[in-house]
Amino acid sequence: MPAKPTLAKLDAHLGYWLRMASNAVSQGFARKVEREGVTVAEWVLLRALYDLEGIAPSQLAQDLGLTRGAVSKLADRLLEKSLIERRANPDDKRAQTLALSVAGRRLVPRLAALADQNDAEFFDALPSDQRRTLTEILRRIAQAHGLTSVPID
Amino acid sequence: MPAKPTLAKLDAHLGYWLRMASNAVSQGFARKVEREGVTVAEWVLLRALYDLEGIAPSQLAQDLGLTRGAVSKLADRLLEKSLIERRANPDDKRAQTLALSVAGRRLVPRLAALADQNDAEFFDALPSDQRRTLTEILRRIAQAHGLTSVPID
DNA sequence: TCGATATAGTTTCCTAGTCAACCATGGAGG
DNA sequence: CCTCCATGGTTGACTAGGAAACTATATCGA
Repeated sequence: MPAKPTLAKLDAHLGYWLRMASNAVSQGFARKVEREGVTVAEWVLLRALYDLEGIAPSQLAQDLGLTRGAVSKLADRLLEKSLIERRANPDDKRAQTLALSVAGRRLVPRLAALADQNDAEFFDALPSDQRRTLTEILRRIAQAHGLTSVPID
Repeated sequence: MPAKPTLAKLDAHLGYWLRMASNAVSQGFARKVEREGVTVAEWVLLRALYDLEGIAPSQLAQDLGLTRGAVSKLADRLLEKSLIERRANPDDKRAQTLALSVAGRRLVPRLAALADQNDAEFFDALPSDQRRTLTEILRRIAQAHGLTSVPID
């Protein structure tokens, strides 16, 4: 039997728990929004577009901390579902601009309600000061890691 | 122009920030461990096996909050890399048991060091009381959401 | 004993996301 | 002009994971 040094426990790593918790919350939300025929990632994009009328995909990627590739594929699917529109830019033939369709605009508030509900389920048990601390910490981490401009503020 | 009710801001949702932060941390860690030829998911499984000598995949799935399918695929890849071994159970021909290979056992401590380092990079800036709060909150969320037995404790 | 059911793992199909290669098109400088 | 490079978007290959169908083995009840 080879030597077996004792290591810092896996669950001592915050990153580990962050991953766990995030998965759990996202999954809970996923189950809720799927009733509206939409995924979590799609919701995030739709929600951003709700406030940012006619934004460029690359800008959206930057704001949401995704790659352009990810946004491109996501947009494809939302287009398929007729929830957004893709418009050409006459000044620059490379560029586009994304915007909600009428159906998309109608859907977002319903999804927002589900988001509220999900947040409540997971976090309402926490004392409000802990909740504030959590928000603060997560924001700082995200911000520190290149999420330059916060999407909606 | 259709009506446009004002919604709770997207970044008001804790789940949103949780997702962001988790992605950022995992990604940072991913870059580190890839130098050792391993992914984050693989690390998690290896680390669990380090303490749980010869465990069944389904048990592992339960402990880590994954599906059996996920573990199955992960195990395939780790087997390919000769970091774990799959042993048959003589009493029950359906069952198996997973364990680290010698190489795997040698690798884990190096990965653990990287995990420590990554955690430090992301969380050392926080005051220690906030760090404790964060841990506590995340654990509670994970626990509340079906992660029955904590893997290593 | 035999059929029904439960359990362990695997496989397939889907979303999600990265990275890197690959078009286009746009804008310089020569 | 034309070339060279930068920029916007897309695509393909890959990891990651869930859900559900499937296979093989176990076990239980009549």
